Amino acid sequence: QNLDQLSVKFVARIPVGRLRLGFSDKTILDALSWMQTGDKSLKPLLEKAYQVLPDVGLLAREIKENGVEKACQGIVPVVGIPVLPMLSQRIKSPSEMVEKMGEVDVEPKLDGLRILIHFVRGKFVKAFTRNLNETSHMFPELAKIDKFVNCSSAIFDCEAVGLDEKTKMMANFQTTMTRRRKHDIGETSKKVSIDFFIFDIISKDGKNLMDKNYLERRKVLEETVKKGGPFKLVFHEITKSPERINKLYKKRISEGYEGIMVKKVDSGYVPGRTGWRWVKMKQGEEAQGKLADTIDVVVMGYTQGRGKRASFGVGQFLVGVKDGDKIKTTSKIGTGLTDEEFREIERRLKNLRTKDKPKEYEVRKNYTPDFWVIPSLIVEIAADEITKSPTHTAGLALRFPRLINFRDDKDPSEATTLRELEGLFDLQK
DNA sequence: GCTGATGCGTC
DNA sequence: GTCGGAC
DNA sequence: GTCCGACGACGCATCAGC
Repeated sequence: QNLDQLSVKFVARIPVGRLRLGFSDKTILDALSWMQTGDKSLKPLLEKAYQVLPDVGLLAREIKENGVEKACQGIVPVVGIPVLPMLSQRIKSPSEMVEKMGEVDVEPKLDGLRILIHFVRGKFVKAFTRNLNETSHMFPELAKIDKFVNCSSAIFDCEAVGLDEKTKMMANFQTTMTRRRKHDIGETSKKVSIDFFIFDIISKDGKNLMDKNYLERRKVLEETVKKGGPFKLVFHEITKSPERINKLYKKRISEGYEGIMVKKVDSGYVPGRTGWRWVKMKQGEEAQGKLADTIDVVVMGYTQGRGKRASFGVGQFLVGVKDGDKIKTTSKIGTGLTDEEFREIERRLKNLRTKDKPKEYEVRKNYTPDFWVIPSLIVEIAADEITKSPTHTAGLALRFPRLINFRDDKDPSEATTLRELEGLFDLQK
């Protein structure tokens, strides 16, 4: 009752979990700099501290009390306290990579869980995800790390990937995810064991390695990790040739990897996503991804939209493939449209609305949209991969689906069929 | 004690 | 994870 | 170029309802 109108709006959003302020931690860092100097000049200093101590509340208090310089001085990674991971950006072509990064190291991109391992001999091993959540309980394998590393303490960066019991191959993402659990870890870890593919080291024996360049860190890694256990070094190749990068990319894709990671050789470990130090290549113009083709699907219904989508009247829409007389769901589409395209699709869909679910639709309950539409609009959809789906009635779903185009030239009888989708699924293996 | 719906966190 | 928009 | 918040599938955990 004591709050003004604007405050009421934001306070009410807190328990709902949709604060939607338009700024986040990074902007707070800007603000902390402004607070002291009236510009962004202290941002680099603040950012460096934040990467190792990613808590704007703690930082702000320190800064308010002691000023930026003093508060940020000497903040280095501490084993046991999670550090923000270094993330990758995206570049379309290998030639642009070399232009931006010079000499690079090329690694396969593994489809697993990003894990930072914090180890202190005789004391603890902990695992943190890229969002700084502790997930040590997921990995009983970590207990034996002391036998496989030459150090008294370290922070390793790696990708944790399951090993399929039957095929002895790297498990797909869905299978690896079965290890993300609290209960029955012992049982599950027998079925799906985990390998840790290490590609970086941030701290060793009390020494901060974040400012060392990538090749130096890689050298330390090679001296630190012993062969034979579940801890493996990701293989890599140094090059400055765009042709070589492209070749490696195609090779890794054909071997079943997600793509490649390309890393600037003379760069420190800089958490976050900026600066063109790490770049990923999943599927570009140069070569084909797992799902090379797009598919044409029938729009079956749509939802109202929240936040910035609320004014469009569409937030996401349900799409399906043809199976004989039936239309079965395979995905919801919520990205790939410009604001204008959202307005456009709303104009069209509202004319196709129907009160009841059309008879030919087979839709599981939890996919019921706010509004049903009669089968009429066809859209072209891209995705990274087709997965077996326990929830979509087509039995197959799209991983990272996005809209490519409206297909006004097509009508529902020309949509992709379930049979065709199953064909594409088989092609992936 | 079971089941479907919802929440949370990974990609 | 993907994507588009604001700056 | 960077930052932000719309939205995706899916596996496990938890909870409401029976």
